[in-house]
Amino acid sequence: MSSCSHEHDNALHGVHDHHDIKARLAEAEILCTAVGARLTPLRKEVLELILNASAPMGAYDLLAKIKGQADRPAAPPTVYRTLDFLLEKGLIHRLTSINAYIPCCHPREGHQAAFLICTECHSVKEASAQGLIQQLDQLAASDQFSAQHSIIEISGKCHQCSTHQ
Amino acid sequence: MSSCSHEHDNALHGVHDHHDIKARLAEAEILCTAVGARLTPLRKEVLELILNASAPMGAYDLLAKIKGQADRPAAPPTVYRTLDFLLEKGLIHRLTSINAYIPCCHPREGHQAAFLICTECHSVKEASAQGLIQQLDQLAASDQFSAQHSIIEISGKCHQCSTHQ
DNA sequence: CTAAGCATGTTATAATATAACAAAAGTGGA
DNA sequence: TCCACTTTTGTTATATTATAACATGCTTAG
Repeated sequence: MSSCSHEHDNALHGVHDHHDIKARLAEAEILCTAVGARLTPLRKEVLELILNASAPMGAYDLLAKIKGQADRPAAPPTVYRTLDFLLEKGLIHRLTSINAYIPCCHPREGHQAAFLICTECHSVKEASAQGLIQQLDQLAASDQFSAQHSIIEISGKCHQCSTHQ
Repeated sequence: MSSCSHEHDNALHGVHDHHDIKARLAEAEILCTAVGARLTPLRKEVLELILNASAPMGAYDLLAKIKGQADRPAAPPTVYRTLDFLLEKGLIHRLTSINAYIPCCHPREGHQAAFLICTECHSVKEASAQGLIQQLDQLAASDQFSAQHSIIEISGKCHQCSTHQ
């Protein structure tokens, strides 16, 4: 069901590979059905916008797109509620450091990942980062802290942007 | 100069230990002088508010306090500029996930850390987390990514709050 | 003393997010 | 089918977080 089949502990994935968006949408449908959730037209539309983007999208970017393309009324709550749903189902991630949203490379509920965010070209790579998650768990455990959600975001310049000056 | 002297790779520190705030302020003075920066009355006042707090403070919390206690005019830029200064000098940290600010346990420019944030009592612990930082560097390096700033924040329940239900 | 740079004051507004309630659409049982 | 119930979406208003732009005042080196 995953959009790639090779080994990928700590493997990095560009989140905006556009090679098979239909498949990713179909995958989302199946995942929703499996957990008894409804991927309504609105939700699908927003997910599609996020998948088709080439950079993280802000809530108000999405709002503008929805208003522009659909004959649907839309206000901030429209977007935020939909994002909440997609986040909850693990279909997208929120980049806290830039208040923006990206597709998840390996959708499943509760999935956590680390992100490399290029401040220049705004490309984002997602790392499963098992080792990191493990260290985090260990850190939390050392304080008997019961972790609910972790954020790992690295900002900097991607290879392209740092070499092409 | 540090507020504690023992070994602490990965050691956890409650960021709001109030045991010696005067010393921490003095330390800040020295650090600023060392880098040719001025810890002006306003900056000192804000740092002191953050040190004296018992939980992360938002920009507007600080604004209210400043207005309430000082005979100083204050508007949002007053606070945000001051926070920028303190962040830059490594005297405080920003918790991106909750838009709030806490003192740094081991002030020095460029310092990065991981945080355990209790969603119940709002206590925060800071971990130097050398192992984590190393793994992050490694992750970035594996993609020839040139990292500038990293965020590691874990939300959950601290030991107290999870046992006292 | 004064020019330059740094720090702060001030007004306005941008950007992000949520509260609260109303309407409509889907769902399951009588 | 029809009704009660739940979920989803619409709508209006407002809260929260952050910055732009320019004016004024303070500090310090020469």
